[in-house]
Order: sequence, then structure tokens, then C-alpha cells
Amino acid sequence: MGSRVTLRSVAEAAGVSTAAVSYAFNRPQRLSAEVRTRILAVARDLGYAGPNAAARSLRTGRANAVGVILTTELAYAFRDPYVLDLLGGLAETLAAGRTSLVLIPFAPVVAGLTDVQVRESLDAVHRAVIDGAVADGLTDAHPAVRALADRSLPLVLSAESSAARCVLIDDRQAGRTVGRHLVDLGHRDLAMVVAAPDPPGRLVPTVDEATLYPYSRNRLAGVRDALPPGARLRVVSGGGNATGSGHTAAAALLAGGDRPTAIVADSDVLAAAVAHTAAERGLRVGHDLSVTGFDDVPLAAAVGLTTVRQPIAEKGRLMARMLLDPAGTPNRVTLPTHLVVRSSTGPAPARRAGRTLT
Amino acid sequence: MGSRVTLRSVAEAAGVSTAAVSYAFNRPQRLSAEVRTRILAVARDLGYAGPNAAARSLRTGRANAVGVILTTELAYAFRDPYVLDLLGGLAETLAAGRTSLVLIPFAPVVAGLTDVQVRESLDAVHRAVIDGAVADGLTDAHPAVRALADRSLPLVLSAESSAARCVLIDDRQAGRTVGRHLVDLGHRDLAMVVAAPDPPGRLVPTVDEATLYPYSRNRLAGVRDALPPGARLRVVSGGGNATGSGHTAAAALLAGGDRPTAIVADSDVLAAAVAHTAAERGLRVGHDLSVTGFDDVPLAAAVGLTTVRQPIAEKGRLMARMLLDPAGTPNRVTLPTHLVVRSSTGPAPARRAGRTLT
DNA sequence: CTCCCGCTGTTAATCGATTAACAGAGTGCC
DNA sequence: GGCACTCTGTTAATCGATTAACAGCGGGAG
Repeated sequence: MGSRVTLRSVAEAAGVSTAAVSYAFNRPQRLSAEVRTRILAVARDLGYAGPNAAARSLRTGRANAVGVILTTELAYAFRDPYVLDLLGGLAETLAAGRTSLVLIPFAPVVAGLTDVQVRESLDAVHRAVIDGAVADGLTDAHPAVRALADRSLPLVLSAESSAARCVLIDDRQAGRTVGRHLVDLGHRDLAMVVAAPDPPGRLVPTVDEATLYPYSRNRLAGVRDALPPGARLRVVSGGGNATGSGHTAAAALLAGGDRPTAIVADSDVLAAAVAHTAAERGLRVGHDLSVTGFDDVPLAAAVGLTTVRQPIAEKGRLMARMLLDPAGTPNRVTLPTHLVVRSSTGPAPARRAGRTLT
Repeated sequence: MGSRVTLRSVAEAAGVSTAAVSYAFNRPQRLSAEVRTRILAVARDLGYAGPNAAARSLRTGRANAVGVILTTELAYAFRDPYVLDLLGGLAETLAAGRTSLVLIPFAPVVAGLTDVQVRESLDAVHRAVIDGAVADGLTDAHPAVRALADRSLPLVLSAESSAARCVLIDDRQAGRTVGRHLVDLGHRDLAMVVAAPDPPGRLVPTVDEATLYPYSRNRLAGVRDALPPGARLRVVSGGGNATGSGHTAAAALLAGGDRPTAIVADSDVLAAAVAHTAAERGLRVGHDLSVTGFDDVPLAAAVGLTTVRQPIAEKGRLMARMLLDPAGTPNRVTLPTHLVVRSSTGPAPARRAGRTLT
């Protein structure tokens, strides 16, 4: 009852060295069957549950766990199909390597974030007992990534990185493809709805592009690439990657007479919300308004969204493999994407009366 | 470059004791501003990222993380709305306590599971550096629960437990409510589709009730309670809690002329799959066949399922709170459930021709 | 002039294991 | 008989921190 039972107490009770007890648990064939059995019996009697996890981690330098940095609230992440698909891919590969997954929440880095919040989040990153980590959508500049790099842990990002290994998609190219698709359909007045790392629910009509997630920035640049001179592109955010933010953004864009003919959303979740809002306002999606998404999660097919497919689960599997087997995998992989055209996009509507184009 | 930089190397470089360095990171005001600044500067120069996580965990006995035992493959769990909702609730409360979530996969305990697989799973449980754990749907008898108990970690279950703390719903009562609802509608030939801890895809026409998840067993007992003498109840499983298993089970039940008039499913996911299969076969759900679910996840509302609502996220929040604050919370809580009647249930159809009842 | 206290910093014990190196005993082979 | 091995088990160093207890010092109170 007094002190907790340790390797040592078992050793003393069994009349052997601590090494023997350790071997009994970790390298059974290193000991004679007789001694091993006796040790295990004593351990059971004493209620010894096996070597202490933290001590073992310290001594061996291995944790048998990898971290995932999530920059949205966890409760929130569990509702994001992209995140779930990625986690699924990660988990699939990690489970095979008997590795647990540590979900590390990091306060969203907003302009107004206090030092205290960042420090607390960093603390969680520092305290995590892990062998490596993956951070999705974060760059080298993110404090969490820096902290992990300082700990000199293996790190896999899904954004361009000079220091860490990375699994990428060509966001700019993807943006270009979407842009071209819409331009080919005759659209000249576009808007882009992005998920900004801002508190959800707040409308940011004119987004400061410097604060965007790197992938958003690249997709935006791609869409711009595709636009002919004179075409218009507004950028709006309603908050994070959630239905609510999509509604907010769409409501702002569709109010008034000056609405775009096509809306490019940063994700399928946002796109579906935009489409839904449009439909509620009596617009026929794919006719009066074209909407595109990103990712091609199951929702996209269900709603009929034109979107860019990226192999999310494969990305997760690959990231996990790069973490588990640094030697046998490349440092940098670019995964393919392609445009999936469904019913949410169509020819630009004829110019509305009462609105003149220069 | 040579050896990794530790608290000690920083101390030597700064000409102070290791205690001072430790204080610089953990109790800033314990040191004069001057010394603290110097230490932190030296640390930065040396590339010291702060105290080692494992060592700190060992020394302080705290990990700032709690585990979640998942008995389905993780990739699978991330597709289960119940699990996601529960994780969301857990995460919400844990994040507030600056606690990470460790997802620990445990091989599904099937009859045919080898010792080796169990041992490997147990190893993951033993190696996890955590302060406590929650296990959903597992009883005291489960090896993972036993292992955790042996480690004398705080533990919260969602099943009746003598040793651990628990958050429950009254599954038997819920089963009774569903049963009564169907009996009142005139149904006398029922089937129950359960999620069995078996490899998915395998049809188990006559389930061995001893191997069921405890909650399934209780719900089954509840349904039986409600049946009048002479009524029939078959139990079938198509595997885990997934759409595919629901299809398998439904296909088996609906083939042949001897199909039940009502199917009680163990979860909304299964129920939706059953309803879908039935519809494919030309049956009108709610008329020719009644179907009920369990949980009331968003899917249930979308599909119009009659189901039993349970406060899943609340369950998660509560479990987390019981873990973080053992003193301030009760050992045992029962959460309310109630029947939500939608369009998937209706009066039993008139007895079909060609089929005689004794 | 003492006494006592608050500030800073150090000493040293401790958390609970892993594992390289070593040593004694038995064994097979020439 | 002697040598080289394989088996088992032990010794002792080490992983990287935290923190109670202590000590020197300067200053205000009595």
C-alpha cells in the first residue's frame, strides 16, 4: 500500500536483480523459463503492472507515439471531414507500427492572440512525449513547428518546408485549374471564400492575404493566374472551415445586387454551405451561381459539387510512413490533384439587367 | 553537435546549477531577472528546447495527457459519428485543462484473436504516457481496462463498473422503450441488428449473446422485456458499427419470405444502412418495415430514423471532467435517454398472404 | 546591535527504468 | 584435458529532469 511497486521492489521480492526483472518483461528468452515465471508471478502478486511508461520512455528515448498538431479546437477538428480523413490515413499506417496518436491542440494563431495563450499552447507541445509529429497546413514559421524543430523531433508537414520533410499538393496549380474551368465557362466576376485562422463567425470582408493559411494563399494565387485582365476576384472569410463560416461569407457576398457569378471555396464544407445559402435565396446553383469546393470529401459527391480532388487519406498514410521510416522514404513528395466537375458549376449567366460592365 | 543539449549542459554553459536552469523554465519568479535572462539566452544559443518531456513526466509523475482506448481500428473510429461526438466532448473539456488526447488502438477482442495480438495491444496500453484514460463501451473484464487498472491510473468507463468511475445510460430501459414502441405499433416479429466485435463483413446469423458488447446485451434484454409472449426476436450481426455491416445483416434478414416486420438496430449507422437496404428491395420503410436506430446522431434526423437519443457529447465532457477532477465529481452518473419518433417506424403491416402464424 | 525574514541560488536525493559489459557454469569438440 | 561457446544472471552507469532543504546576504524592526 505504502509506496508504489516498482521494478526494484519486484526484484527484491523475487530475490533477483532489477535487470532480471526488466528482462522478464522485455526480453523473455534472455532468462531461463523458471526464473522468468517466478518473476512474473511475484510481479502479479505485488500488483506490478509492468515497467513505468515515462521511465521507459526516458531511458530508451522512444515514446511509441507521434503527435498531431491541430490548430483548431479539437471538438471542431472532429467535425472536419478533411481532418478526419487525414487522421484516418495517419492512424492506419501508425497502428501497423504499434504507435499511438497524440492529439495536441494549439490555440489558433490569430493576430489578437496573447503571448500567454501561445505560451500555454507551446507548453503542450513541449510536454508531449512523442517520437515525431505531423502538422497539417502549417509552415516552418508557425511557433508549434519551430518548437518541434527545436526539440529536434522528426517532423512532417503538408506545406513547403526547408527544414522538415513534407507531403504537398500543388495548391497553386489546383487553383489555376479551378480558375480556368470557371473562366472557360464565361465567369468574369468571382469571389473566393477562404477559411481564415480567425475566430469563427466574424466576417472578414476584405481579407488580409498575409494572414491566410499558406495553402489558401497559393490557391488564391492560382485562381488569379487564370483570370483574364478585367476579371474581378474578391476574397472573403467567415471564419474557420465550418458550415457556419460558409453561410456568413455567402450571405455577405450574395446580398446586394453586385454578387459574383462564381464562388470558389477553400473546402467542400465551405462550398456546400455557400451552395446551400445560395439555394435558400432562390439561386439555382450551377446556373445562376457556380460554386466550387476543394478536397472532394464524400459531402462533395452527395451535394454535386465541382471540386478539386486530393488524395487525403493517402496523404495521411504517407506522412505516417515518412515519420516511422525516415530512411526509406523521400523527403518531399507532391501528390496529384485533379478537377472533378459536377453540377455546381455551369456557364456564367447572361449579364443581369441594371448592371453594367465597364 | 555531439551529445544532445540537456538541462545540465545549459547549466554548465551558463555557470549556474541545474536547479537554476530548471527554475528559469518552470518558476521564473524564483530567480532574479538578470540570472533568468542569462540562462534563457544561453539556452537559446545552445538550441535547448526546454526540459525533456519524458524526463519531466517521470520526475513529476504527470503527463498532461489522457488516453482513449479505441477497440476498432482508428481509421474506422474516425468514421463513426458516435465516437466522433464523444471525442469532441472529451476534447472540449480536456483542452480547457491543457491536456492532450492519446488515441490508443486496441485490437478488437474477437474469439479468434491470438495471444500475440492481445499482448501487442496491451503493450501499447502500457507504454502510453498518460495520467488517466477513458474507455467507451468496455467493461472491467476487458484486458485493456484491467491493464489500466493495474497501472492504477484514474479510469472512466461508459459501462457499469465496480472498480472505475463510470458514466452510463440505462441501456436496458432504452431497449424496453424501443421494444414497447414497436409492440404498441403491433409488431410481433422483430429482429435486432447489433455491432459485434467481430471482423466486419462476416455475417453472424445467430449471435452468441455472451460475446456481445455489454451495451448491446442490455439493450437486447430491454427489447425482450417489452415483448409479449409469442413474439419473436432474432439477433443478427454483420460485423462492426459500419454501413457495410448493416447492409450484410439487412440482406440476410430481408431475404426469403420470413422477414421481420421491424428491425431494431444498435446504432443509427446500422439503422440507416438497414433502411437503405430495405428501400432498395422495394420496401417502404415505416410501412412495410419499421426500423429503429440508437444514439440520434445527425444522420438519424437526416434519414428520418426513429431512434433513442443519448447526450453523447455531454457524456464525453463528463468523462473528461471526472478524469481531470476526481474529487469534484461523482463516481457514477447515469445520463438520460429518450425515444425520438420519426418516420422510420409505423404500424405493423397486415399479415402477408402465404404466411401463417401458429 | 541583534534577530529574523525574504530573496536567490546551490546541493543532492530521487523519479523508474534499460542495457553494455562482465562473470560463472555447463557443454560440445578435438 | 583444454578451449571456445552458449546460457543466465548481475553490476553499475545512465537517461534528463524536479524540488525539498539549506545557506549566504542585505535590510528593516525592536
